[in-house]
Amino acid sequence: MEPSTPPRRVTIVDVAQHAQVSTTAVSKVLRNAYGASPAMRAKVQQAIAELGYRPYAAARGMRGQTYTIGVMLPDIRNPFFPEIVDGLTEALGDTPYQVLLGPGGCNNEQAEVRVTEAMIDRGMDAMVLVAPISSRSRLEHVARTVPTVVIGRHGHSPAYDTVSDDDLTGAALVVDHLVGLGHRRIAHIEHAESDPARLAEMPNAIRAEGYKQAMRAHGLGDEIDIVSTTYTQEGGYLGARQLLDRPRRPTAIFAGADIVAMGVLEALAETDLTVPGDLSIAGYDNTTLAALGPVSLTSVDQAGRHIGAEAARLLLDRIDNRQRPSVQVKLSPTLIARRTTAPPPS
Amino acid sequence: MEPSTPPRRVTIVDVAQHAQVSTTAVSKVLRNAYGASPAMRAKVQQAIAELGYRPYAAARGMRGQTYTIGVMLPDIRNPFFPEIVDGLTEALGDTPYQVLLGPGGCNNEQAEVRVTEAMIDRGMDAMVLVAPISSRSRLEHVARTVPTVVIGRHGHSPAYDTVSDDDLTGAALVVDHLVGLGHRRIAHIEHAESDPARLAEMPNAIRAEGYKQAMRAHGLGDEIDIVSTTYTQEGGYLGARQLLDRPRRPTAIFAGADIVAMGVLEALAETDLTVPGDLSIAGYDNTTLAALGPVSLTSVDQAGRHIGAEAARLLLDRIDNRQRPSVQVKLSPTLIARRTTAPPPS
DNA sequence: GTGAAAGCGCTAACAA
DNA sequence: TTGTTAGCGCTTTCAC
Repeated sequence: MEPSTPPRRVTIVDVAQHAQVSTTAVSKVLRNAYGASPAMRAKVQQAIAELGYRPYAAARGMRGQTYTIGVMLPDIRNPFFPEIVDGLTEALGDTPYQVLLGPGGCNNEQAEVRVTEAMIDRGMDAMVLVAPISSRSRLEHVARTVPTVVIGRHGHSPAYDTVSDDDLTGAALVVDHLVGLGHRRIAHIEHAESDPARLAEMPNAIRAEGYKQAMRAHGLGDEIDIVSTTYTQEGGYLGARQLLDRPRRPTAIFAGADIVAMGVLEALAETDLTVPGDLSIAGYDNTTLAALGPVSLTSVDQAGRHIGAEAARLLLDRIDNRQRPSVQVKLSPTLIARRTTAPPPS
Repeated sequence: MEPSTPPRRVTIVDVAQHAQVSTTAVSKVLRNAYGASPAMRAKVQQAIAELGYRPYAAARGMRGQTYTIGVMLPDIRNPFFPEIVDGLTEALGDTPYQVLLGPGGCNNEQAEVRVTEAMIDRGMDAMVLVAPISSRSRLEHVARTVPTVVIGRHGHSPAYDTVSDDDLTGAALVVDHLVGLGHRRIAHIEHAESDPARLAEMPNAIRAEGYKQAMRAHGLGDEIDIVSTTYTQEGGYLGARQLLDRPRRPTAIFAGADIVAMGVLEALAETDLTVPGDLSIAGYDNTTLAALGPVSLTSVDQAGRHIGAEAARLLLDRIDNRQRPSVQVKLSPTLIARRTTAPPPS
């Protein structure tokens, strides 16, 4: 067939010739920059349209911007992330910026470094790091190189902006809900975090802390019961098995993430216990999983779209003003009660 | 803080000076190109390491390659896609190529064009289009510009390579399985496709065709019962409602995608019917959804990792040899039987 | 095997 | 307001 010669790309020079103006003029029109009369603009726009010209981002990147925003997703499988990406792309829809996603290996710090470096090498104008596990100094390194917004991680830095949900409140919402239903023996499955530096910043740790605080607030300090596994389906399964073996079984389990709740449900499917009759289950993130008919999991909604939109706003702002002080946006989660929570067995 | 001056990037000139060689030499080492002695290589490698040099992709792109592979995902929410991406990144792990994902709007042809154009503008060395809905001429346009592999779409073109599963066989696997269990009244929920050009190429259409062929092969041509909705949870819900209203209710439903099966299960949850006691359900794609404990859906596995790995192989090959004839890889799906299928009620 | 020099397509600094 | 010119960091001839 005809893949003979990939026809030479139309360049800014072609447009300039066609419109009988200088390349500078074309460049100015492209960037909506100062110094081009309406008449000139019109001429250039027309030439661009007629020739089907599209600026070559690599060349633009050599001098100015690439108009590309890099989003590092540590785990594309996490059903919470698409919401954030949607919010981002939607908010950037009217701008010339394009979002590209970098797949970081799941829970793999090495992979995270690889992807962020690769994105910096590719001249991203700004970066969004979604729930990164990298050390803070690593994040600051990225942020020093390119405007950066960190999503879903507590702990500030003057180097980057952050957008996160108030996980302390979110955990309290779950406990309040369960206590309101009459539960007292409410257990929690958390993601084990050994690194003390990370401990204070990762959402999982904050959720566990929120759970403890809320339990105490309800006078249930003695009932605090935490199992440490991981934020995976298997972690939920193993955690549930442990909890079910307790002499005094809990009447409700607050899983730190929806995917963990899935594992809990799986473990329960192997027993005679019913949900929510014998045991109430709540998750966190309100992922699409939770909304599935056969699952119908009570969960905490983080308003991912909103998070993404906020990140976009901060990004554009920071691109314009690299030196401004860093901003921390904290959003409020809401509880979505579904069919996995009910009053405890009497 | 110190975001005062993002320190100037180390360039190839710095490396050349440090190693006391020419920039050409450094470039050759970077690309493993011919014309650099082992001694020279060693010197340059050391300088690169000492200075922490990283090549700037935009600059490379101006003359040569950007070492970036663009993957267009029409719907990041589809839990089948991460498998493909994993297969791709894994297969490319030993190469200098980096995978970047472009989020195409769900089922939105306009968005698909936007993302692919954006990726071409950004100098991708090759593109992977996952289950694109764009017209064939559009795909060929992309492929003429940059080496392209199309995944999950039947129909060849000399312009691009394809990797897909044999959906005809996959559908037959489901029917065979259900017939083997004793079912005769097996219904199918398909994704409605109006565009006749697309009809022959989209997997959904092929699955429906495979269902029909398999039914006839079992002498069940008269039992063929297809409901046309969409490959969404809602589509499954509505499709199931229609099927449950039939005077002769089917004893099994073959949903064209896992997400459709979720909708079916949701519809059933509103009735007294049990799964699989009264009704067997099968999906397609063997997504993570299907494997979830509380779901445990019988499904067809497409070996996404394998698909991604094949795509990577074809891509690298095509980058080396732009003119070679196009290749079509077809993989065989397998059936994963779980707890939503059983013999029909007697 | 090695390096000098040209230039990829664009933007920024400057001059007109 | 407009155009001229000098690079950005790399790869690619093409001499040596």
